[in-house]
Amino acid sequence: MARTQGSHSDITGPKIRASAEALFARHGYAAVSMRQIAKEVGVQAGALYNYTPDKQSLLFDLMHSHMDQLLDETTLESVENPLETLEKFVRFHIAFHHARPDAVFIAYMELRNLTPENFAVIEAQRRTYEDRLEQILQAGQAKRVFAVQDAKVASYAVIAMLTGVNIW
Amino acid sequence: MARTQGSHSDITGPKIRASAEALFARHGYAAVSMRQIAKEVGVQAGALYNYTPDKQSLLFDLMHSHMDQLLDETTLESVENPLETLEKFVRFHIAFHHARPDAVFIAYMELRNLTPENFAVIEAQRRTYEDRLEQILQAGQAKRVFAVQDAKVASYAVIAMLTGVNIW
DNA sequence: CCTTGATCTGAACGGCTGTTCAGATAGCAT
DNA sequence: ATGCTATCTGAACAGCCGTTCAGATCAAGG
Repeated sequence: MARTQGSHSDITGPKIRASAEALFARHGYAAVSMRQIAKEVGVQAGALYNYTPDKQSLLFDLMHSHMDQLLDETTLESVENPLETLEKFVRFHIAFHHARPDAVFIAYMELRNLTPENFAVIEAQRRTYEDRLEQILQAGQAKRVFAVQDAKVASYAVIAMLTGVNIW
Repeated sequence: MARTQGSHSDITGPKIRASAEALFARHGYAAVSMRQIAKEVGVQAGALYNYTPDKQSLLFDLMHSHMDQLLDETTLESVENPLETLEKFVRFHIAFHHARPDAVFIAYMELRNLTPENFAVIEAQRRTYEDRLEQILQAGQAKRVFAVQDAKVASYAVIAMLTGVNIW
């Protein structure tokens, strides 16, 4: 029953990503089988390997493209008004994360299931993002707008709160 | 080679719990096999079933006893001095969680791997704990010691920060 | 010293795992 | 109308999974 209507790779590809994302988020990477993903897509397990070399790459691609998107939309111009920039950052963070709960969940729950090489890539992206927040806090500290002792610690606290928001 | 020295149940039992806790924390419940646990204990897989009816019970027992201990040590007398009580609570929380990182990690990462019945038990314990924090904040709100609008939201924020502390 | 019972081994069970691949299918280009 | 090729099926692979259990082992009690 191959090729029942139109070109399939444009449909099946995204379907696989969507199903994998939903299942990984709900049950965890290790607990989800390729056959479960295939079933939700409406395809046999072997067909998945036309779109991903293996299960690990499927996880990595999801996390990698998520982080890419996050970093793309956090273009940081110079911090002239720290308070305003911080508010913009916080609002963006909440909106962005609120819009894709599954991807967010995976991005910080499945780090341990990445191979060391893949982990290093994602971890670097995560650090880049957190550094942007720290830069804002440092700027506010320098301009004496924020009463912050240690910008790094404060950025951790803000990140923790922001992360917590999405758990509610 | 059974019973090579002394009574074993006193030794093997805790060993299994310790190994399972370490492995679950590091690799996740679903990714750890009974054979891996047995190997770390120094025993064959079948022997584990002298101590736990199944893998799920092993996870549940770890989480349940952890929460029991947490609640035991959070005996809440009346809140006469909210600020002092809050500081005590925060200090206790950090110390308690800092002392058992693996158990903490499991307690909030492996909730989805519990059966519905087991989940309900743990979830109730978690709510009990968070309610104690909310009570402190409400008391401080009533006595006008804390400038808090919504005690429930504030308790979430505090919990999120406290949880975040342990990730650093 | 002999029996009892707790403890563990080692093999086996059916079932599920990720992955591969030859062959069937069907839309598209000629 | 015919061939090409992207796409998918269905079966198979070796290996691991959680769990069970008969039989071996050995400390302790009588």
